[in-house]
Amino acid sequence: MKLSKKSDYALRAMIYLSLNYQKGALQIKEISAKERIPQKFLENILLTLRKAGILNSKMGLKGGYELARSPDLIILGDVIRALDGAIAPVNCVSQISYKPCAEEVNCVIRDVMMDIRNAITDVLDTMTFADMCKRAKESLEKKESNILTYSI
Amino acid sequence: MKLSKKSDYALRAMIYLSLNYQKGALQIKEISAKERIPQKFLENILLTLRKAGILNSKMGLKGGYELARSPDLIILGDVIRALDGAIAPVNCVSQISYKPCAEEVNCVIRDVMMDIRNAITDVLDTMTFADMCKRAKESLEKKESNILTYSI
DNA sequence: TAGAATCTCTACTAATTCTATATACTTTGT
DNA sequence: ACAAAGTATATAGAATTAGTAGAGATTCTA
Repeated sequence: MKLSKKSDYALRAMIYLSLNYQKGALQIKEISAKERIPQKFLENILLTLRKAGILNSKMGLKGGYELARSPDLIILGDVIRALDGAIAPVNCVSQISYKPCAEEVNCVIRDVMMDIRNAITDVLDTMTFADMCKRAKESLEKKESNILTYSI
Repeated sequence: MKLSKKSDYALRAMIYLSLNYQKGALQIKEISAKERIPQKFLENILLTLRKAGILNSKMGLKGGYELARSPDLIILGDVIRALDGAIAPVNCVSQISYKPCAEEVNCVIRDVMMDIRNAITDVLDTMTFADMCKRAKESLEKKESNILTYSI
């Protein structure tokens, strides 16, 4: 039930891009440095996100990546599906890579896995990157006020 | 976010053992044949479940495995944790294999992953094998009544 | 218009994890 | 005694994941 490194990096990069949405295209180099993601690996990840229609890119000098639409219109589920494929714990309950299971008709495990899939997508498909930005800023403020408190 | 084959087999074996709880110890051979699980693989799985205190075993001739306690006292989460370890999508939100993440203090991904972990464990840690048996029987009845309907 | 900076594409390698099997050992019933 | 069961550990093979390499295409700017 693990989140892949790829998706983890992708989420971080997406949050970074969302926080800087107004600044236009950012370069891979910058994102990779700030988020400490191996650059070559990140290149592949961002390319995948572009092909999925989540990012736009500009080639050449002064090129870079930016969100294809505003952060409140991109959900976490889109990103994870683009990179890792199905979110469902088993294919027999997957929307995007459905394959019937051996037991087919009366498989009780299927029911439970369906519940789990729905619980996960409830989170990932309602949470937008705008929400993530909001949380990030709140958490940063909280941190700063703590520092202030401690330094008194 | 995938359920491993190991856990899948384990759940099936556990359901089989739960459905036959009153019959005493069952042999690996029987479970493996009925659930179509490679026997040697199943041996390892059941051994792990025994070490986790979920199953009891009897060695020697007429030996076998049985539930260590009644099916309504065993939750799915126990079984999956015994075989696959942490259920959490990332270690920084795991109960059993917690490791702080790099970003530590204000990591927003952590919050989301915590939500997901909780959503998953809500399902896995409330569902018992008694529940699974009930569902299995219901689904079987439904199937039989369908067969009846179709044969009319 | 040359050239540097940037994204694109494909292939490849290395590391890890998952799935399954092998083999020798221990215990128990008859 | 011996056959039938579980125990224990190691290992092999396959699949997936993580990361790297390198040549190519595009664009800005001097």
